[in-house]
Amino acid sequence: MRREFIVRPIDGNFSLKEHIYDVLRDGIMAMDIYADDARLKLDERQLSDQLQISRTPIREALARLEQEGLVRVVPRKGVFILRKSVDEILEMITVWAALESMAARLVVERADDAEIASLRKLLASFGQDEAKTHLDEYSEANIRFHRRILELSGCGLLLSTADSLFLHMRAIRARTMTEDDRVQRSIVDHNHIIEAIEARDADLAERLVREHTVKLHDHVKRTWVEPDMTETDETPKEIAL
Amino acid sequence: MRREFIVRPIDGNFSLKEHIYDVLRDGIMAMDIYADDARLKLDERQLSDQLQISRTPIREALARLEQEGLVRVVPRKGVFILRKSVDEILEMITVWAALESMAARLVVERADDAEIASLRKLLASFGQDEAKTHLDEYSEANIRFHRRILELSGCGLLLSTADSLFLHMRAIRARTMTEDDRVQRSIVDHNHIIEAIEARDADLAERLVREHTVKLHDHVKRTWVEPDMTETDETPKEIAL
DNA sequence: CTGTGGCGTCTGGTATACCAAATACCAGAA
DNA sequence: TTCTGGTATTTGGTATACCAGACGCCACAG
Repeated sequence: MRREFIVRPIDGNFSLKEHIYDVLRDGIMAMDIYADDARLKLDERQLSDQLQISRTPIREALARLEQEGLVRVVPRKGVFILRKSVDEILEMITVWAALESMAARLVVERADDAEIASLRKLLASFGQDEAKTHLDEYSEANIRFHRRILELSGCGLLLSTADSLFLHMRAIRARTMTEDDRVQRSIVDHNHIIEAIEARDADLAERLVREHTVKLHDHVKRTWVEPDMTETDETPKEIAL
Repeated sequence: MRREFIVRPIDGNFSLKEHIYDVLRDGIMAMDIYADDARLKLDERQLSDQLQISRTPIREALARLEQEGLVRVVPRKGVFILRKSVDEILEMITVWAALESMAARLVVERADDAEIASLRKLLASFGQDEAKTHLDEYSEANIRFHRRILELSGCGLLLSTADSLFLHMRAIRARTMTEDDRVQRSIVDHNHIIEAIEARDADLAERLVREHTVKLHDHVKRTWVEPDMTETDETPKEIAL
């Protein structure tokens, strides 16, 4: 037993606005905002009633969500959950491609062999057979793979910038048609990317990552279906809290 | 005279928080936050007195500034203007390189000849002779050139993401030693970039942009001088309002 | 001289009240 | 019925009051 009396400092960041922000963000991400009958309007007072706190921290959380592009607050109209247009999504993918291709280059330059090996292990954990059957699980593994590249780049800003994009990307999966062999081809791409990194070929790794993301870009562009806009925002489907 | 009575809709976005945000941001950007005697602490109540408005819109503006990384608000301590560390600046340059090199590629693919010509004109407006004498003016022209590439990419998100980086980049100029021939070499680089774009060589344009930005990265890394941290934040140098 | 504890003050966090614009609704006139 | 105008309601924006933690100061005990 140690002689000193040691306590770890408590986390003083338990502010309401922080908590509310998480709650609202998770709530928005959990609902299918592209569903035709989705309720896209939020109400500050209603939320303050449900959460039993005042409007102030809610407004701060909403302001933050607005800056991240998840909601739009219109004076004297209301707060609305934003649907991304195809064009916006395509732009996000473009920026993502820029970030991750640069990350791949940095990985080649800075990551050690053990880290690169971890990348391969991440991919190997999901074989081709399972991939076809569990699309959702593959999607998560897919994101983890790409995120890992950004992590290994050693550039935190590269990662955090991309993270703010990933936030918006999860919701689009339901809106893009799935093509039979896309998962297969995706896994092949990933293998090629790892091989280029293992070979320490920065130019090739960068190119492969970029081209891989461009494929997603074109795929979304090709198969995106616009949500039905006939219904507005008055249907009683609540955001899950 | 037209028969109808027509008025243009007034801009209803004149909210205080928006205005305060601009004021505070400009104020922060205008001061040399790396000066040894810079006052880095802000006070909500003091600001509300000076600006003759309540704390609420000020808090919203500060919250937004915090998310953009310009200030840090510490509960029960105060609001502090953030100094960027070298590492953070280097990461910003890295992300910038990623964004602009992708932009250069898109310019080659999507911009028409007239737009590319406008890019060259932008550069030509600043000859080499003047460049050496007016460093500040060149820096602005320099930023305009790079920003124009992002504009011509046609990807708004690429531009806006980079803009949030440029915000932080202006302040570092005073902290990096100037080297005699850096401006000269920079202009040469820019010429090469334009030539590659004019030749519609996407790979080359991307590489040149990236390498150009990497030069800045290395230059900052080499010549950055840490500010004197002996003084804290109690010296009476006010943020300009 | 030392350090301990009380206490006033400063500061951001939260709650609450009020405002003005947008909107919905309804009654009365044509 | 249809149009008009007033009015109640909704909603985000702003102002203000109060809270509790952090901090500095100082008297007082050891």
